[in-house]
Amino acid sequence: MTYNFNEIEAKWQKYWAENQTFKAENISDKPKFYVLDMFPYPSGAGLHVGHPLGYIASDIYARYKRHKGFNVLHPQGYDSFGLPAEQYAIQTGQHPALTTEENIKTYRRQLDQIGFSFDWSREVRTSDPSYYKWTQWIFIQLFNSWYNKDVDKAEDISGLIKIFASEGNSNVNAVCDDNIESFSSEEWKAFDTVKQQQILLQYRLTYLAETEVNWCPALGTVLANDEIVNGVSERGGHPVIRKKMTQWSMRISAYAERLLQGLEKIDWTDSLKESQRNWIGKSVGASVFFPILSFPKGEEKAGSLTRAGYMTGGNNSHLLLERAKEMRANPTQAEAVLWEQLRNKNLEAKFRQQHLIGDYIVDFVCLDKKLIVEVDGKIHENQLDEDAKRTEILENDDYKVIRFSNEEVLGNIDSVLKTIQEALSQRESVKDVLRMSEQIPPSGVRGIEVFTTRPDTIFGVSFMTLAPEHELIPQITTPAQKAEVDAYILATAKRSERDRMADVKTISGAFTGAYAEHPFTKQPIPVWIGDYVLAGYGTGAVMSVPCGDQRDYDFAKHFNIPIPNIFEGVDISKEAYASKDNVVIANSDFLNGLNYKEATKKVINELEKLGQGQGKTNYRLRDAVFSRQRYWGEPFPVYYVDGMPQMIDAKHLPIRLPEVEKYLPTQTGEPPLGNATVWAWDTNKNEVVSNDLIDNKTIHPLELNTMPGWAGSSWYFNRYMDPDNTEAFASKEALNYWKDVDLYIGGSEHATGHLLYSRFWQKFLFDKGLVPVDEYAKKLINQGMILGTSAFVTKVVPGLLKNNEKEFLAKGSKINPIFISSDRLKFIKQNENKCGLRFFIRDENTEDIFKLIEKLADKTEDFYSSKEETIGYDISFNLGHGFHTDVSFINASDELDIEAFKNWREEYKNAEFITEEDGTFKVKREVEKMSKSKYNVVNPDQICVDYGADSLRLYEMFLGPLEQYKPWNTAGITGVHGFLKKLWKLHVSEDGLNVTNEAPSKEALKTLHKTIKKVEEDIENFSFNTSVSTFMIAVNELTAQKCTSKEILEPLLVLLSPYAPHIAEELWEMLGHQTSISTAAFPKFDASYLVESSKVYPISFNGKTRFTLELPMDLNVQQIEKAVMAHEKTQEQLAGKLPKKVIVVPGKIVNIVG
RNA sequence: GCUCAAGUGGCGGAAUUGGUAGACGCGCCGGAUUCAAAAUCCGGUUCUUCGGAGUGUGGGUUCGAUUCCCACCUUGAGUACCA
Repeated sequence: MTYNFNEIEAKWQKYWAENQTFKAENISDKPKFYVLDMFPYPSGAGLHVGHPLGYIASDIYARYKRHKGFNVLHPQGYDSFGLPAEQYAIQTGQHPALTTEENIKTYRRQLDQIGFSFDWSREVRTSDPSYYKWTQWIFIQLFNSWYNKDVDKAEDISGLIKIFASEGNSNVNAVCDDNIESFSSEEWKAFDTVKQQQILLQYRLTYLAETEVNWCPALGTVLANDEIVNGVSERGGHPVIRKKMTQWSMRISAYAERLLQGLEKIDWTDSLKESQRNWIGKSVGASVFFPILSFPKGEEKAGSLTRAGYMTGGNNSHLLLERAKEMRANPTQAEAVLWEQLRNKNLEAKFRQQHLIGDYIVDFVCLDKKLIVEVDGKIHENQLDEDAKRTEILENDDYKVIRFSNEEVLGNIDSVLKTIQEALSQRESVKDVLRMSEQIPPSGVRGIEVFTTRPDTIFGVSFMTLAPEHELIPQITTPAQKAEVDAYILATAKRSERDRMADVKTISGAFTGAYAEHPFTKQPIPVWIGDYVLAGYGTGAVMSVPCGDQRDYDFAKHFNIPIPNIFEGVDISKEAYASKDNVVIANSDFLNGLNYKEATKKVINELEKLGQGQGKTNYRLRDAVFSRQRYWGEPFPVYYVDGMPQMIDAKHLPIRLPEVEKYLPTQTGEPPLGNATVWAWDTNKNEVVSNDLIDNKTIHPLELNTMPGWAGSSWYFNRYMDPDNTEAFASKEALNYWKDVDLYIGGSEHATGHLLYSRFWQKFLFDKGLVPVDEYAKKLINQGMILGTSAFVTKVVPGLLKNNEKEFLAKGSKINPIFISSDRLKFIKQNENKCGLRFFIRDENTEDIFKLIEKLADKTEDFYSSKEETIGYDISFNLGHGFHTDVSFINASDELDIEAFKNWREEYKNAEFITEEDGTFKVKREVEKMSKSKYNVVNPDQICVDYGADSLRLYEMFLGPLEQYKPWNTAGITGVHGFLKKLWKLHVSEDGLNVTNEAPSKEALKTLHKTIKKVEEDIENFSFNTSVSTFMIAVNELTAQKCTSKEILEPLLVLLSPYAPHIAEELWEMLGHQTSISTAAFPKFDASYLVESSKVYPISFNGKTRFTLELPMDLNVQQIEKAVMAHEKTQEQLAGKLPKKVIVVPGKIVNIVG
């Protein structure tokens, strides 16, 4: 009997499905354990070998916990609303529900073939109305809630309405919009309902507010960020502007502090927690107001308190940055090819890809040379005007823009690179890059508002610094200083934020001539402007304390501004003292002698008395926009009366996604749901009716936006506990039994998206008493990525080299492409550098290459022809750069299947190959992210056919630590596959089962218990790679021992079953069991089998081991020393010298110090 | 720039509290089997001038350092001057 893995695996997968082996019970005496994988989006491309990595790890853990006697919940489902399906629908007209269904089928088939122990009876899909009914329901709960800071939790809005009616809003301590007008109870009662609703929206946890969106006037539509490429619409290439639109937002900022604090009690990876902390961005300090002492003429124009427009720049670049990131992740083929060349600095210049310049994202840029390289796809032809304009704007700012078509890049990368090289060489190196985005900070009337984290150092303020963009500057600058200030502003405007940041050494600034008044000393403080202060952060102004902040210190030193020392016993002659520890405040009036904490408290107190400041905690976390102008998402349960949103009663949910003709925005610029003809709410019949019936009395229009991708995934972990419940999102019993996820495994890319929003929703649900815990995942592990091993072929680029002159005429496109085996390159001598490109000498190693070129060139009439004179040209070649080739053409020894490669692409049909002497063609290999554009994707389906799911599972784990990034190399799978065959042979011979009831040998017991101990420790520590090695060692040892004892082999199968469940089940059954191995008890470790009577001591001299010596374990230190010293090898090593010292650690080591 | 993580054979990696560095596997080399190949099995495989040297580099602590400390270099990820 041989190990027929395909048959075995199909058999057990069928068995598990039919017997519902992994169905979790909601009522059980066993302790519960909840293992969850991050929600997958079912993409059309299917799985590659990198995807199942985390699933295999979580599956091993889930199976292990079942062996350990737990009732394990290990569900799986689909985050099935999403952009790709909608994009596909727009292109093909196919309903996204259909394509999603198709994709899920593929996904499920691929998951099933790997043998996961998912409880599929609990599958959920976010796009299923029975699921999104509850997403809508939670949205309604958020709408009907406000955040009461007094009790620090969310409460029902009805309580707030009561307070308004009884005492107005002046005593309400809520998280709400800024600048809310205050009103009395009488005023509240007098407001009409629309006004009341407007006010309530300012308090609700989800609210409608004006937010900026991307508006495309030419298309008459709003575009999502991903529909905008380089500042113009993806389709048609029309300009896009920022426009304010009313959008749903989530008041996540209310939970900023609790989201921060909650991180303390969850066992998530440190890097992930750190990302979330940064994202929340808490800083504690005070806001302080410094009045301006003297305004120049025209002070009546002093700025207002409104914040109009200040988000413009920041928001825009923030959105563009997101877009740029996406574009980096998903390059076109041409972009990928070019980037491959540029990033390796083959041109000796640093390039950045998809980089933000002003309001544009450019494909590639060398900032130092201000050179932009654009690769144009088909879309370029439709937007020549826009691109020309864009180029003009960029070139006005001293950039040089060069463009290539996709065909040029893909067809002749060498000439493209050469052109870039030439352009680079013609450009001066610059440090300044134009800064084009404008950010106007808000500011106080007749004064400067600052936020500081060090209010205790307020007596150390010797100047103020404003960002050059600060709106107050034109108003306060004195005529004498105007020329200098204007010149400075102009100069800094030419530098990008990035450059300002990178170049921290250059100190620059200008004095405005104005003075502010110190709140306590009432002394005038000079107001400067400097580019080290950023307009986009805080108020765009700082109180500069040179003795306590290094940037302020450097600025003061540079401009000879006094640096008063307010720290006792601290030397500030060399640098600022920025630490908050060991601080004793001095020269600070009422703060003298206090430490940081005391002084901070006291000064805030005093500022409040003056009305010139208060304690303030700043968070970077902003409320999250919740509307999407999209079709394929959850519809809002919202209709509009007099422009005010109304919630549909929960008993009428779900509000189903309506059918539409087209998935595009409407001609009037409304979201796709604007195309729906049956999309109005009848408040009498309580159902969705035709738009024709809208009378705005009983029948009203429904919301046209849909919810974003993160809506459904923010609470799905609770739904798995009770997925079929129609009365609630999950029953109280189920929620109280399962409570939270014990182990959550997924990628780190969700650090600040899904993982922050879902914690927010869980805390909200907890406040409302709907879930029993306020953190839903106790432990979270990020699995690393599996990288691809790309294969490259090197091209020979023939051409003509002009005698005595540094000029090379590439002629590669004139003849068939020539490729050279990578090992040949070692023997090719490089010519002296003639013009920056590499050329090669004609010698015995290259003779055949030159001959080949000559042969091919002779057949081509125009190879030698040139507009210039041809006399004096010599045939030559240089080496092109590596081209990706599909990894499926490469064998384990890195040899290319030349025929397959030739048939791959039309242009390679007649390619020539310069091979090794033995006729093989070697490729160069390099580790990169697995991606289609790099032709290094490995599909698990074929692996399952060739080696089986058990081999795949073991190999994925064997590759290395779970959380690490590691390259995939299919060749290595033979190792684990061989192990499984060996395991099989241990149990089954050609004549059948050869397991006996023979009593096990001592060695066999030792092997088994050593394995039990190690495997158990490994699983608990998520060190799955080392377990696989341990299994191999165990099987190697038992094979050597010729072990056939059931007493050994049976427990071994249980140990192995989480990793390789199919083979374990099969052998388990062959051993005579009637039921699945999945709940067999995990073997118990017995240390007594491992007790040794002797130890092989390493005998080391000065720490270097020279030989080993076996000694009984029961010897004491003196006896060991005696035995070692008496040994002939010891005397040999010592060569007659007396040792200075002998270190004996019983059971470990002997070290002789000479 | 800052923050974090990681640097060990040809490759993936192991060494869990400082105690025999390179487990296990791939690849490679040699052998057996075979007409031959695949598959399988056996042996070898850090380098070496055969004295030794050796875990990115240079220091330090220690009887002893891949492991602890300091400085630096490289790579990867995140972040964008957070006052």
